[in-house]
Amino acid sequence: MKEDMLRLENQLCFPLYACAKEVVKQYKPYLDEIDLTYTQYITMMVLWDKKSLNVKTLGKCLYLDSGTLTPLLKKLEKQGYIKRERSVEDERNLIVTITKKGEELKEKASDIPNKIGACMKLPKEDAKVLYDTLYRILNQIAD
Amino acid sequence: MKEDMLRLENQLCFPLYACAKEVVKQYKPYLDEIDLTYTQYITMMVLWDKKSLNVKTLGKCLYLDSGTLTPLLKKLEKQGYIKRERSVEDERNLIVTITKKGEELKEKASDIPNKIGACMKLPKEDAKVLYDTLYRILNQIAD
DNA sequence: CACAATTATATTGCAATCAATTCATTTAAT
DNA sequence: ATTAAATGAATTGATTGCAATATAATTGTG
Repeated sequence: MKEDMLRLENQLCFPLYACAKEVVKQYKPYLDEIDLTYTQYITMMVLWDKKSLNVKTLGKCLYLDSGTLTPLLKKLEKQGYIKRERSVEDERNLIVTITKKGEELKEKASDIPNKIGACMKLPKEDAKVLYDTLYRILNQIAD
Repeated sequence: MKEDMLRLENQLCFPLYACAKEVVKQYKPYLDEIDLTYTQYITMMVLWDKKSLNVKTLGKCLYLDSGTLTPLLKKLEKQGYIKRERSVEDERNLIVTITKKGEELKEKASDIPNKIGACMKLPKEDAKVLYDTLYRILNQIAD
């Protein structure tokens, strides 16, 4: 019965792939209000927390590479939410730093997690199990 | 402590998003061998099962719309794995049908699920819980 | 010091994705 | 029967994402 393995319903990856897309899609109306895309939003989330870090480190946090981050960061810079400047100690490093305007954006975003939580309606227990399992897989794959 | 909600570590969506990407990435070397992308692969999976269906139905199976599917299906057609033809009864419907070559491709793909399973190393119990939770979320969101 | 290897970012090209719009066909309403 | 509404695909434009390559700066070795 090897054929059964190639049915969509028997894949673990597919619901993972589809669910991630659909959940990200739920953010859109809320993110539209503050003119951010999902990727820009999670980037800002790291910066609200860390204030300043280089592209390499940011990429590790977000599982994204410079090919994705470079244009995205340039856009955030143009919007005035971040500064991009080469490190003085090591000019290979580009340091990304949040601006005052970037900090202020956090206020406007503060309700988003609740709004998303409301539409996911997953019991706290189950959410925790899901969270742990996802990170377990993520760490296992770890490059 | 509303600020804590906006930390990456407190998000459920982020590990979902990152994990999906990383797992899909695991498929690449195997899919490269048969010259398919992940999206083309799951499309073929539906067709290996259903043989023939219209774009609308296919899109519902895969959580994808015609904007993504149209160019993808044209590529699969060019590769000779599928046929695309308008329905005679209702010409609005484009019927996608698997070809002999498409059926044969299944043989070459038959080992992929095992290979991915091997590198995910998730206990069967946990995999089932994850699977169920993801579909629960997916159905809840359901358009 | 010179040169090779490494590291960090940027660039390019291609596939995927979605939103919004357009186009053609079918169905429904009067 | 004509027109309006709906349905299904295709198209367009913007963003994301990755792989591969390029460029520049730094480090290590002799």
